[in-house]
Amino acid sequence: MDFEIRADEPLSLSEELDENGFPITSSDDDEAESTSELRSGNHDRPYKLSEFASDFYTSGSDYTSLVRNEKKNGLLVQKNLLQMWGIAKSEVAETSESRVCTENRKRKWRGKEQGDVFGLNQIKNEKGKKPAHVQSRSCPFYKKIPGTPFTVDAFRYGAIEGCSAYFLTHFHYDHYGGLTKKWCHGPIYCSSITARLLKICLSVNQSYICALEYDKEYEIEGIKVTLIEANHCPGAALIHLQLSDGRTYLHTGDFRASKSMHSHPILLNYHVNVLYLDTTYCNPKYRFPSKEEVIAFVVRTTRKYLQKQPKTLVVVGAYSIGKERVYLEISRSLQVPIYTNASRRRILESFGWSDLSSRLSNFSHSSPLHVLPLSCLRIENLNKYLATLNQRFNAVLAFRPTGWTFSEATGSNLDLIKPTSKGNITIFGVPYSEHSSFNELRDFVKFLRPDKIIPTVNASSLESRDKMQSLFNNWLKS
DNA sequence: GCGATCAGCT
DNA sequence: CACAGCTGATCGC
Repeated sequence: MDFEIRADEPLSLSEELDENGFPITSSDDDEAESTSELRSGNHDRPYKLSEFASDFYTSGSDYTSLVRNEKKNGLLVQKNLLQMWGIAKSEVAETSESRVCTENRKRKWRGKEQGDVFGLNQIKNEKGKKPAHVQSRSCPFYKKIPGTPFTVDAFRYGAIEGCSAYFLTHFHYDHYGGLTKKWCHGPIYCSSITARLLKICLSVNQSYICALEYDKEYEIEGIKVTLIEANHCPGAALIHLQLSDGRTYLHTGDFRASKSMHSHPILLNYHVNVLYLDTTYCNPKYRFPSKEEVIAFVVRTTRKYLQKQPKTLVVVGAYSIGKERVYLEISRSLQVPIYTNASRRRILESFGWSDLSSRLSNFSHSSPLHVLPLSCLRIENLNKYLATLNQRFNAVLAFRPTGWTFSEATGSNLDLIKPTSKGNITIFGVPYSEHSSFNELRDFVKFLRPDKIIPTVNASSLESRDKMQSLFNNWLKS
């Protein structure tokens, strides 16, 4: 594979930046448009069922999660969750719950058609126009690194002019979106965990994947590159770049700033000219506790419930990757294995963390600690789930860990959190965040003292950009 | 028929 | 709301 950049191609991707870190030549309108397009969500799926099935054969761990699909010549496909729990049959999911869900969807869809006979045509027309529109969709400026042939987390724009190295900060959908097994636009640089996930989950051609170790300096296209652990999800990295002309950039990807970063040799020893910053919670109202405090609360609460009701099933919700420490700490302190389905188990095992791997169990009845997709943590779902476990448990205690789960009222006193509960099902939303809180963000910026900051989140509206910029100016004033 | 992408939703 | 997706429908090959 030849990734050489042709000599006549421009090396610089972006225009010069103004004092606020925005390109001088791009008008706010244009930029807002392209950014809102980006954020309006065009999503691909991380897994394709048929692919999963074929992968599954080679992974060889849990065939009970596969089901024959007669419509596909008896090919094995991954069961859906209700099927896995034995609630739904393989052909048509006809439980009351699943029927209700499908019917709701159908009704909404029908409602649209009935309400507006021309609605469908309009949709079609819009869709018909879409290709041209889609083609015009271009990579937002903040994903391009000026003075380099690099882009960051920009895979949904096809080949990007002038880009000969595509960086991926971490394996979350909104960052790798657009990456498929057909990727052929250039080398992808990422951490080794992210690299493994690209291979096993997306079947990206290995010849395009370039794994980099943390804290090791590489020279890529004449630029010195170092990845730093981002304290986000497994494999997440900050990208530190030193151009040959002396300019230094730091792209945080998604990260949770911490005091320990303040003593990282690279962050300590280089002045950063431009900081591309994860500004997810860049608002003083976001003041959630540390991960450790939240984990302590989760463990404490689990102990309390188990004491009251020893046959309690503890459930932790999680997306594809992230939040591992929540269930890892429950597992450690209660001395119980972690059950999760084969798909997630394969992903968790790919991290190569022996402590986590050794705690994973493939038998749901043997462990009182289960990890389920966040979307499953609803009262009715958990009730049905409980019923599939044959009286092994008689209550469910579930945790949804997300940064959005916080309220001004509870503040830092986690014990004030009120769960939603019905019957023997209890669900706690806990403010376990893998993004920086407002204060952590402020402290990080005050420590780093960059010349310019480019927000990479909440940057689509002029108001929020202005708001953030004035915060930055304040932080850097003294 | 299949994978990629879309709108709508949480 | 956003997070980081999930689902069914539709499009392109």
